[in-house]
Amino acid sequence: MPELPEVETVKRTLNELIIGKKIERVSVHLPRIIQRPADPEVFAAMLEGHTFEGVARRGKFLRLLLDGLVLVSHLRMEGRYGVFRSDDPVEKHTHVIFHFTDGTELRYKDVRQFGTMHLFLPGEEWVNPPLNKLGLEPLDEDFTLERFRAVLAHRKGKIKSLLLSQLYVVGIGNIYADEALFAARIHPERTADSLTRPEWKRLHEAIIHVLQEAVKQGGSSIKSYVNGQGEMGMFQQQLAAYGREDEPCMRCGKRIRKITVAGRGTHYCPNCQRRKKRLAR
DNA sequence: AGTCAACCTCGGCCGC
DNA sequence: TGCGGCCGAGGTTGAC
Repeated sequence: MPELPEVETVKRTLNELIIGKKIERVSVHLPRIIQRPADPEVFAAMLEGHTFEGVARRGKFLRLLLDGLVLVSHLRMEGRYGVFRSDDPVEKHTHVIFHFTDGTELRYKDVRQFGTMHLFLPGEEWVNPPLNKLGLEPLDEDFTLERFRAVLAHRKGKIKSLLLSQLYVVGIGNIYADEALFAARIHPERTADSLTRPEWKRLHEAIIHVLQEAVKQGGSSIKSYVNGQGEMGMFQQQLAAYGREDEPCMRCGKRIRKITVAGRGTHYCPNCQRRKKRLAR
């Protein structure tokens, strides 16, 4: 589910909701979610008595900052956080609950059980999985065209696959990969090493623009995305390619096609995003 | 280095 | 109309 804009939205919302809250107890109902430390009971015990001081983001990962601890959390497809009163009924698929001393609690819910949590001492998180091999942050100042080209331009893989990998640029998932490639008018199966300089420039600009706009709208809600306060993002109304199979291209009117690339549903306009440059004649 | 299955559950859709 | 079954879903990892 969540890509960079959705995680950024969750980050901002949680920052409003949990700063200053002190953990009295943690209950883990699905041990699989807890990846580090190995024992979920140790995880719970370590967090007891600690206070949330902020929420940050690296790619699609949340970094929940506490006094003396960092909780790295990935929502994968359908993970969600919400703050509730402790007497609110617990919704199905709630796997981890952080009980606060003020009678409220932070709950992690995840229907598909794919999400993960890693607990670290501050600083440790950067030299260990899952944060130790991540690529450029596309909304940071240092995401320049030159750096973008430097990490990707020599690669032989399909551009869409490479955008989905978090090794080069982080935060782009299936929705925004399709949107950025559509905006840049690049076919998703083009190999990175075949892109021209103007195409790299268009793609670089498209990634930044698409992600920034989505952040402004609070993210997209294709299916189950809800931010920490239970609000739906609005960006899905502006998607130009993703989920628009058989609908007319907003640029040229031709039918948007859906194919499979890198094992993911991929939407593109066969007219605007050509596999090869049209031969001039 | 690149591709693909696997991890889960649920909702939508097809066919009877 | 109702129901069983199959397919696919926004991400990442580990195995070929």
